Amino acid sequence: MPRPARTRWTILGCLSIRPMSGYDIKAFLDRTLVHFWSESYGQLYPTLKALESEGLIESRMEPGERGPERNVHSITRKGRSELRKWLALPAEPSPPRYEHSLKVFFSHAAGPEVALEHVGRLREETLRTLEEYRASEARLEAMRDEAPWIPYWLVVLRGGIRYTEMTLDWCDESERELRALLP
Amino acid sequence: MPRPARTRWTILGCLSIRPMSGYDIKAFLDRTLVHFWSESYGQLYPTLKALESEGLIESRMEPGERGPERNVHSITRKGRSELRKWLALPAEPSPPRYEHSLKVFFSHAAGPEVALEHVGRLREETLRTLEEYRASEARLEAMRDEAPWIPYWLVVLRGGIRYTEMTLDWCDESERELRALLP
DNA sequence: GGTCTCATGTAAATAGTTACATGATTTC
DNA sequence: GAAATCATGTAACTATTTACATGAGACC
Repeated sequence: MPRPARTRWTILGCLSIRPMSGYDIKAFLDRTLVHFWSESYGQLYPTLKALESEGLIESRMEPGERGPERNVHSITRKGRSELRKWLALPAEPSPPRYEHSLKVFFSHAAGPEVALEHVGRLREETLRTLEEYRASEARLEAMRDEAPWIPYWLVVLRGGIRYTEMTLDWCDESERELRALLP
Repeated sequence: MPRPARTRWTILGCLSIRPMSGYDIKAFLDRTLVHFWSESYGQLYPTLKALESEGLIESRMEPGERGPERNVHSITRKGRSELRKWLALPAEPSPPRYEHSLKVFFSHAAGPEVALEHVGRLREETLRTLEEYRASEARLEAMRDEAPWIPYWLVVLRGGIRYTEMTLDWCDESERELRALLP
C-alpha cells in the first residue's frame, strides 16, 4: 500500500483559497507555509495535470499581467469535496528528519566543540525564523477579519512561534551542558 | 548535485558506539532515536554493503546467541574519520513535513470541528511521546557516567521533552482559539 | 545589453518506504 | 504446533529534489 501522495492535497488546499497558477502555488507555499510544508515544481506541475484529468481542478490559460501566459487553476466542486474528506482524516506521521539532533546525538565521536557549533548555528537560524514569524503574525493580526481562513493560519503560525522560542531556550540549556563537557 | 545520503552517516554513528548487525542498528534507531530519525531495512542493508566496499566498515558473520547467524559490522579507522568530517559540517535542512499543521492551516475548507479533532489527536499522541521521553530520561540519568556519549543523548532528549511540552501548551491555546470559531 | 522576476514544464536521479521471501530459535 | 522474536535481504514502487530548457517582459 503506497503512502498517501500529499502534493495533491496541498494544491487543493491552496486552490480552496483562490485560483492560482503553478507558479502562484509555489510562491504561496514559499511565502506562507515554508516552515511547515514545501513542494517543488517537479511535483507541482505533473500533479496539477493529474488533478485536472481527474476533474478535481479546472485549468485555463490567461494572459499574464507582466510576463508570459499563465495557466490558472480553480478547484471544482468535486475537488472541494475530496479536500474536505482528506482534511477529516487523521494526519499521517512523516518519518522524522531532524539532522541537527542526529548530529548532536552522535557528537561524542567528534567532541563537545562540534556539538556547540551545531547549537550555535541552530540558534542563528532560529532567530531569523522567529523574526519572520513575528512579522507574519503582525500582518495576519492586522487583517484577521478580512478573510475567514486567517484564524487558522494564525493558529499554525503561533505553533511556529512557540517552536522557535522553545528552541532558543533549548540552545541556552544545551550550551551550558555541552560547555561542561569541554576539556 | 544530489542531496547528501544520510543513511550512511546514521549507520556510521551507530557503529561508533559499538559493533552492530543491521538488525541491531534498526532496533537501536527504533528504540533510541525514533522521534528524531528513522531508517528502513530497505535503506539499511544496501547501504551497509556499500560502506563495506568503501572500507568504512568491516563485516563478519557470527553465530547468533538465540537465532540465526548475524552479520556484525564494525566501523574502521577510515569510517570514524569520515564520520567526524560529516559531524563537523553544518546540518542540512530537510523539507518540512508537518501534516498536522498543513491540515489545520487548510481547515477553513472543512470547519473548526475538524481542526479541533486534529488538535485533540495531536495532544494524545504527544502525551504518549512525553511519557516515553520521561522514561528514557530517567534511564539515561541513572547511567549518565557509564558511557561518555550519554550526555549528548540527554541533550537531544531534553529537546524532545521541551518540544512535547511546548506542543501540549499549543494544543491548549489552539483549542481555545478554535472553539471561538464554532458556530 | 544585462539582470531580475515571471512563468511552464521535463528528465534524471536519489531517497526512502513497503511488501515480500525466507528461515532459525525460543516460548507457550 | 502456533506465535513471537531474531535475522537478512530484495523488488517494486513512490515521493521528491535538482538541474535543465525555454522564453517573455520590466527595469537599469
